[in-house]
Amino acid sequence: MAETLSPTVLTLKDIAREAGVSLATVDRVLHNRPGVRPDTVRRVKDAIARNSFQPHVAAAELARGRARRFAFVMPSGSNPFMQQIEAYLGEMAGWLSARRLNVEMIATDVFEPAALAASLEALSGDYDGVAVVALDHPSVRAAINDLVDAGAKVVTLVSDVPSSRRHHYVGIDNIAAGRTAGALVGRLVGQRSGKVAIIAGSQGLRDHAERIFGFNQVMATEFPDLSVLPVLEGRDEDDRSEQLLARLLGKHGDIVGLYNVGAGTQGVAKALNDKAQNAKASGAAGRDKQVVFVGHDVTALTRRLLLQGVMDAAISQNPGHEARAAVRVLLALARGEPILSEQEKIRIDIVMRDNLP
Amino acid sequence: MAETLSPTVLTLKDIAREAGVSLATVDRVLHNRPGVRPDTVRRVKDAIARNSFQPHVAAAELARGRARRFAFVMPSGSNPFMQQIEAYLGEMAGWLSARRLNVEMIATDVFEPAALAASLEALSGDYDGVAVVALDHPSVRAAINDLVDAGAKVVTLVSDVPSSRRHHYVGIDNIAAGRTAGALVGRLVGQRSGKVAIIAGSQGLRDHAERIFGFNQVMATEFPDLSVLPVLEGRDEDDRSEQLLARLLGKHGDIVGLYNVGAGTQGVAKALNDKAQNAKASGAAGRDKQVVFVGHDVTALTRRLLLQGVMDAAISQNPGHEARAAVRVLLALARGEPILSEQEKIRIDIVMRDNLP
DNA sequence: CATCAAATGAGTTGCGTACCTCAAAACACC
DNA sequence: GGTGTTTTGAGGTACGCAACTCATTTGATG
Repeated sequence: MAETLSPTVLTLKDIAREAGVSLATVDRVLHNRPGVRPDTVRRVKDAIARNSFQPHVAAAELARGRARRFAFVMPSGSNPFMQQIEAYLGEMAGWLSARRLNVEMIATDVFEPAALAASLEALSGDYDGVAVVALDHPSVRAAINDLVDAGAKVVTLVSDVPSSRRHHYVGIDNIAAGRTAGALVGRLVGQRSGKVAIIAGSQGLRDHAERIFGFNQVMATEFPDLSVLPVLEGRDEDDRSEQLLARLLGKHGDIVGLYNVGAGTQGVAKALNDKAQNAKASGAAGRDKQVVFVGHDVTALTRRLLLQGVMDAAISQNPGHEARAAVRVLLALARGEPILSEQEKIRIDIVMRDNLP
Repeated sequence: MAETLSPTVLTLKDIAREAGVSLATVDRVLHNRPGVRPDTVRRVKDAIARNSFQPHVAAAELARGRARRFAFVMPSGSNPFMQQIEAYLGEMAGWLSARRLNVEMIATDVFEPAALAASLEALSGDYDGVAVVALDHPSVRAAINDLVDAGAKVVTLVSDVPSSRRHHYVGIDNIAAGRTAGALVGRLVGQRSGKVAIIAGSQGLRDHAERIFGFNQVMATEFPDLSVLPVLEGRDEDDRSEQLLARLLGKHGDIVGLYNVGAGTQGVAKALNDKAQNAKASGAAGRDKQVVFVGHDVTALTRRLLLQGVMDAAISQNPGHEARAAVRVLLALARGEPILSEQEKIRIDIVMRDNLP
């Protein structure tokens, strides 16, 4: 009826006795320090495995003495998503200090490869771990690899650099996110046929490009009645996005769906609202006439738009989860603990009005 | 440019010096032990606050010596959702033992108030924390309160007993979950009008009742073209669910939506498939003729149904997250640490084919 | 002022590990 | 067998706190 999930754990001393060696030797094996004969190493490792020994996290942490330093390298500027990550890290202040973890935020222009690489290089040697919202560029890749070589644990956040030797990526699969957006637009449009617009920050950004790719994939294979218009590039700016979209809506009267890949949501919403006003003025109305609008991220603005019914769904990667996962992964890496991959995996959340967090 | 989120933290000794008292007195204040004048208490607390002192978790954990014991009281039987929770706890085994946490699973008939209450009473005094999938019943409530009085930290899991003095609830808002299901069915049905069926385990279960309530709320206010049929009670059994649903589908030819509130998914899917076969045989076909099917939880079965297109969306509460959150909350409560409420909040996930985890 | 209880100081021990030193032992090589 | 090198043992200290004991001081009360 009762089943225990955690076997009793021995201490270092017990292992030393088991293996017939001294504490010092076990310690050497445990930390891969030199000066132990291969044969002895095996004996010790056997004893460790046999007893499924695990160092007591608390004792280890206490014994090492010094605090750990982590750096979060994030975009400068007023990106609300990044601000949320910062805010959640702030909320963790107590948790962090109780574990003697120092987390520092470093703002830099992540869209400028040279600047980002320089920021990263400057960290070398001073930090136990670095989380970075990275641009995928050769010099950035090199900077990441240098950090790794210097002994730091490196985690990419939100946007990955798969070709680097970073230890972990904390973020979503953007192709799947785009597919999800596509499926939502397609299904919510229903039986209507017509055109679908896409507005992104820039197709040069890896995450945006991947989302568009996934979106088009689903559109092409599953919703043949919908035709996708060429992508508008709004540079994540409100004004520009509004103008581009307004013009497009004017040109094509039969737009039934809209996918906003990045930011600039304020402008997108404005253009959509203006169109709705015109439609109402000219007599057409009702749910059937509305444009299905799917975007990304839950912010104060998108929350309002969802509640008003202007926006139909937001694809979201929980920024709080990302912040905490990045810290936990860095900590686990630094401690040499395994990562709870299931826990640290970032999910693609579909947020509609009724499951707003 | 760089901003530190974690101020340097002092030790107990520093606080004692600051407050002009001895270590022993700080210790007394810190642990609410008697024998300190109110005035002195304030002086010490001021010093603690002034320096934002926090005991080093590792040191505290190490000093207390003994391991902590947690119990998970879960339904007996083969509920896949509960099995997943168990599996995720198993995955955490290393994490748990590195922290000297003992987690025991205790199976009991949670639908039998007396049995559940007895199981809970039996734990009194032996455990530092208890997580329980609870039935809301007076005797269960009393048992929970007794546990709390005995000094254990109690967390309700999945299903809450709000009237008890449990310390925390780890689970979703089931009314909001029902609303979300309603919005999905309504939106995915599109312009069609017709009837919507609901099949639940039992309306006596608190979570099921709440979901149905939320679902009907949305249906009534937002989708007047859809009429909701009386709730079928399938007792979460496959056969019974299939029979009930098959009969209903036969009786009403214009069913366009279906909400499965609990389990019994296998049977529900079978009944739906049979209907689809018949429809195809009689010439009608295409997406328009399909019944929109929304259910709960991502299991091996629902995953398959989503991929096949039989099921359109699953409302899910991440069982892995629930398991880990329950452990973390119990641990934080036992340590007297604050709970990261944002982290431990369970979200209502909408899972469709393209964002399957 | 004496008496007693309450408040406080001072100190000890132990938790399990990391990290260090120094000496002893084992081994390899000529 | 002697030399030099590698491997191992033994032991110590420190980490920051919990939990405890016992002596001492303070304050109130009669």
